[in-house]
Amino acid sequence: MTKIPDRTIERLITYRRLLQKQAVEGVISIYSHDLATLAHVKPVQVRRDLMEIGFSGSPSKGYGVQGLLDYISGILDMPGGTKAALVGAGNLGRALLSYFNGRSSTINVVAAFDVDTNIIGRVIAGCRCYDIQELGARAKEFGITIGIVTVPATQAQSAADALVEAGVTGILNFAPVPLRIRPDVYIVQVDITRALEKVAHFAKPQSAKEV
Amino acid sequence: MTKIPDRTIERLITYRRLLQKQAVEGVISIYSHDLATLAHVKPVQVRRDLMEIGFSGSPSKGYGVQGLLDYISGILDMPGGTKAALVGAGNLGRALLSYFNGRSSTINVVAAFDVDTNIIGRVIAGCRCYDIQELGARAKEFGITIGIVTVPATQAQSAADALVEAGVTGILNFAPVPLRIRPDVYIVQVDITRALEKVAHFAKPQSAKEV
DNA sequence: TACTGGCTGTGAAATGGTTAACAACGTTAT
DNA sequence: ATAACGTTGTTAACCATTTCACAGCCAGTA
Ligand SMILES: NC(=O)c1ccc[n+]([C@@H]2O[C@H](COP(=O)([O-])OP(=O)(O)OC[C@H]3O[C@@H](n4cnc5c(N)ncnc54)[C@H](O)[C@@H]3O)[C@@H](O)[C@H]2O)c1
Ligand SMILES: NC(=O)c1ccc[n+]([C@@H]2O[C@H](COP(=O)([O-])OP(=O)(O)OC[C@H]3O[C@@H](n4cnc5c(N)ncnc54)[C@H](O)[C@@H]3O)[C@@H](O)[C@H]2O)c1
Repeated sequence: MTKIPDRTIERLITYRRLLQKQAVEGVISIYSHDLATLAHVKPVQVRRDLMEIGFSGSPSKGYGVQGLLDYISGILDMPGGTKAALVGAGNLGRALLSYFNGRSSTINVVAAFDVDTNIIGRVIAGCRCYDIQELGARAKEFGITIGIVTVPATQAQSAADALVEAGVTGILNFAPVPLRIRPDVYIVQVDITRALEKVAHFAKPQSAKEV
Repeated sequence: MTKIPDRTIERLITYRRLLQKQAVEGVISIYSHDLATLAHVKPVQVRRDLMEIGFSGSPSKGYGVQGLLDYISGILDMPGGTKAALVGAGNLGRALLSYFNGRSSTINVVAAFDVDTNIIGRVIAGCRCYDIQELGARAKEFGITIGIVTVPATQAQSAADALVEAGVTGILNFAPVPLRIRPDVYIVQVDITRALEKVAHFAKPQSAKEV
C-alpha cells in the first residue's frame, strides 16, 4: 500500500467519528452521499478516500457502517493502543487532561510532566504528574510513544527535545513556535492564536469584497 | 488586489510573529532565506508570499523588518481592532480566556457567555461572563464581530447559530462537529482530538515503512 | 569602469489534491 | 425478461499551491 495522503487521514478521522454516531443510532449501511453531507465534503471525495484505503461498498446498499468503522480503525490505530505523555500541566494542559481522560479511546494520556513543584505529585483527571526529569524513565515504564507539548513557548523546544530523547515518535505541539526536530518524528502543530487571527482576518468585511 | 490564498494568510501570521521577535532583538532587515529558516519554509515561498501581498525588498538588504511588520498587520488586522465573544466558559474556555487576556493584541475577547448559573456573573481573567440569552444585546453593545465556540459538541450548532444571529462574521470552533452555517460567515475548525489521532497514526512505525 | 556574488521578483513547470464524467453493476419495477 | 434507476469505482481533467530556474539588480571590489 502506498502512503495515504495527510488530508485523507484527516478526513478518515472525521468519517470515523461520524460513523460511530451513526452506529449507535442503529444505522447499518450508508451511502457516500450521506456520509459526505455529514462530513461537509462532496460524495466523490468520500468514494475516493475509501478507494484510497481499499474499502468497497455495494452499489445497492452503500457502505457497511460497522465494517467501515473497523476498517478505518485498523488503519488509524496502533494495535494495542497508544500511550501519550503530556508535558506542561498548566491551564491548557489540565484542560486537555480532563478532556482526554473522559473519552474512551485507543489513545491514553498516561502521565503528565512539569517543572513546578506545586504541580508535581498531583493527580489531574486520573493522571499523575511527575517531575520532567523522570520523563525518560517513565516513558520506558509506561511505553509512551507520543508527546503533547503545552509548556510556554520559550520551553517548547527543550520539552520537545526531551520527548524525542525519551523515544517518542510523534509530538502534538500547542506552543506557537515551529519545532526543530529529527525528520522521523512526526509533528502536528495546533496553533490556536493563529487560528483566531485567521478568523479575524477573513471576518473582515473587505476580505470578501472586490474584483 | 485579488484574494490572498488561505495558506498564504496562515504563513503571514507566522511571519509576523517571528518578525516581532526579530524586531525586539533589534534586527533591522532580513533576507527571505533567514525568515524562511525561522518559519520552516523555503526561501522562495517567503518571496512569493510577499510578492502576493505586494511588499518589496531590496536585493542588497533584504526586507525591512519594521516595514514588513506594519505592512502585514495592515493586511491581517481590522482597523480599530477586533472584538470577540467566547461561548462556553468551561475547562477549555477558561484556559483560552486567561491566555488571550495575557497577550496584547488587536483581537480582544471582551465577553464570555454560558448557561451555567454558577459561572454567569463571574469574571474570568478580566472578562465578564454573561447569560447566553444576553448574547445579542451584548454583542451589539461591545461591537463583537467574531465568536469562539467552546461548548459541548451537542450544543455547538445552537451556539454557532446564536452567534450568527448576533451578527458575528467569523467563528472559531473547538467542538468536534462540522458546523452548518451561512456561507458568508467564515469558520475555522480547531479539532484537537483529530490532531492527536493524526499524531498517533503517523507516529505508527508502519506508516513510515513500505513500498 | 567592468566584474563578481548574492539577493529579489517572477514566468513556467511540477506537484498534490479535488472534481467531473462515465462505465459497470446490482436492484426494482414493469 | 428486460428496461430504468441509483450507486460505486476509476480515469482523466481540473485547480491550487509549491517549487524551479533564471533575469534583473544592487553593492562591493579590482
Ligand atoms: N492556554 C491557552 O488557551 C493557550 C492558547 C494558545 C496557545 N497556548 C500555548 O500553550 C502553552 C501552554 O499554555 P498555558 O496557558 O497552559 O500556560 P501555563 O503557564 O498555564 O502552563 C505552562 C506549564 O508548563 C510548565 N513548564 C514550564 N516549563 C516547563 C518545562 N521545561 N518542562 C515541563 N513543564 C514546564 C509550567 O510549570 C506550567 O505548569 C503555551 O506555549 C501557550 O503559548 C495556550
Ligand atoms: N477541554 C479540552 O481540552 C478539549 C479538547 C478538545 C475539544 N474540546 C471541545 O471543546 C468543547 C468544550 O470543552 P470543555 O472541556 O471546555 O467542556 P466543559 O464541559 O468544561 O465546558 C463547556 C461549557 O459550556 C457551557 N455550555 C453548555 N451549553 C451551553 C450553551 N448552549 N451556551 C453557552 N454555554 C454552554 C457549560 O456550562 C460549560 O461551562 C467541547 O465541545 C469539547 O469537545 C475540548
